Amino acid sequence: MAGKASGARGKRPQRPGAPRLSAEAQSGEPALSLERIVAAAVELLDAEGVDGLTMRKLADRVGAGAMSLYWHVDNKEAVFDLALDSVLEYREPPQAGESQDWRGEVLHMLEDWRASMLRHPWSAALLPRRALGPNILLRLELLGRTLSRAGVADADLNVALWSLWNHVMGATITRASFERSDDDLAAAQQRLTGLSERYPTIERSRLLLDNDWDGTFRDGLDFLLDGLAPKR
Amino acid sequence: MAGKASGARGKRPQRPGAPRLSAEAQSGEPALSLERIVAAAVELLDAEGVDGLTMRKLADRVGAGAMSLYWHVDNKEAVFDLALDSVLEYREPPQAGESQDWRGEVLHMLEDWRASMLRHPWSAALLPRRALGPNILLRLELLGRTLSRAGVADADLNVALWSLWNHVMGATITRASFERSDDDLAAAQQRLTGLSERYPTIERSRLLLDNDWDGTFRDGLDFLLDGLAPKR
DNA sequence: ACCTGAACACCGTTCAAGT
DNA sequence: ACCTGAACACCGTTCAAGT
Repeated sequence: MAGKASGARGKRPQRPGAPRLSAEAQSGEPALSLERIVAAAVELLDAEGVDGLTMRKLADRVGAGAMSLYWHVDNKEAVFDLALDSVLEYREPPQAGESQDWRGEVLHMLEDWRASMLRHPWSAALLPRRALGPNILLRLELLGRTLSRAGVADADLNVALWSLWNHVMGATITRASFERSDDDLAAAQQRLTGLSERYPTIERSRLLLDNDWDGTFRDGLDFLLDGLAPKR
Repeated sequence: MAGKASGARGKRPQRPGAPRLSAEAQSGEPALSLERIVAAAVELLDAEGVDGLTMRKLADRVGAGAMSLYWHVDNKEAVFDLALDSVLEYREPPQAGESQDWRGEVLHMLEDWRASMLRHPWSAALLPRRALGPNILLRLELLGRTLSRAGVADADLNVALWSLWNHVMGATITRASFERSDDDLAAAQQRLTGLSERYPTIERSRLLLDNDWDGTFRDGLDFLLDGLAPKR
């Protein structure tokens, strides 16, 4: 029911000897391509959410016949995989790895990560169902390198990476689920407020009612980094 | 597209004056009820996963005509909400709140939480799309009380609760997505291993390859609690 | 090599109707 | 009050066929 890494270009065969003039070279319109499909899928997901992505609507948006997608893509699952990973692409800043402010670097990486996902709220809902794509793995790799340079022992790297990843995931998912629409947010707050007699501590903590998500995310991260920092 | 708190008993009207003999009182078979529907939904989700839950299959399993569910339940979203919250029920241990081992209490609560979700792997995939049900809120409330008794200031309670919640969510989701089936797990590990040249740090950390999920979860929690513990 | 429409086996949900 | 089947407007995907 899940798992395959790429899932893309299922039957894409080896290129022919000479790539001779394609439709793309003749008209301005680029031919149907995996890239265009993925880009359109992201647009569609941004506009209509996870349930709004339909193979037929996607084909429509890309100006192709309903079933043309299946030559480029195995199935709908693959579309989700590709859209998710494409949204998590990471461009490493040029001076990375040179400063000795490892904590600042980690903070930057994780905030960029979180921002990428919040820009596409459907990504949080999708992630738990999909495999780790190459862009996610790259982010983890770079994060691990920074921690390693900061002096985290190899034996602690697993826990460290995993805890930070969990923090980003959890924070993004929680926020995304409170942000689907203003109506929902208002309703949720209303609900939480109304429940104060039954949940006095939650009420007192103003859990999720203060809207300073960024601050809370960063504060939690600070706690984690305090614990993770190599003891000297 | 989401958000309503209960979503249940949409049109359940006020009870009639006298509950007179129902089918349930006459035969041994209990009549169709919200409870039976939710229980069957959990069974179905356990057996076939999120995509396996179909209103028709659910009705079948409960021995009812295909469309009878809609009298008890608003729609399929409500079924998901109810199934998710029912799986997260928490029975507080009797001596709770009396020991002064707050750290042990927090650990117990969070491990129980995580275990409940891992027992029903679909719950992790579902959670980011659903609202906070009463059982989740209760768990957060009890967690908050314990932290409060331990000396965490009200001003820090929000970050503390949220960070711990994020840790449980993230850890559960990551693990569930690696556990869907043994095939997938093997495939994922195969993939990670094969990628060692491109991701040397990940390889070195043996990220997600060591199968000591419980230990890693607990270690990460320890880091967090170290940071969260009231400074004295 | 690439794209297509018709067709199949499903969905969730509405509605008028039964008891 | 509670349950039902027929019907509607969709789905994802296969397949034989086009160029």
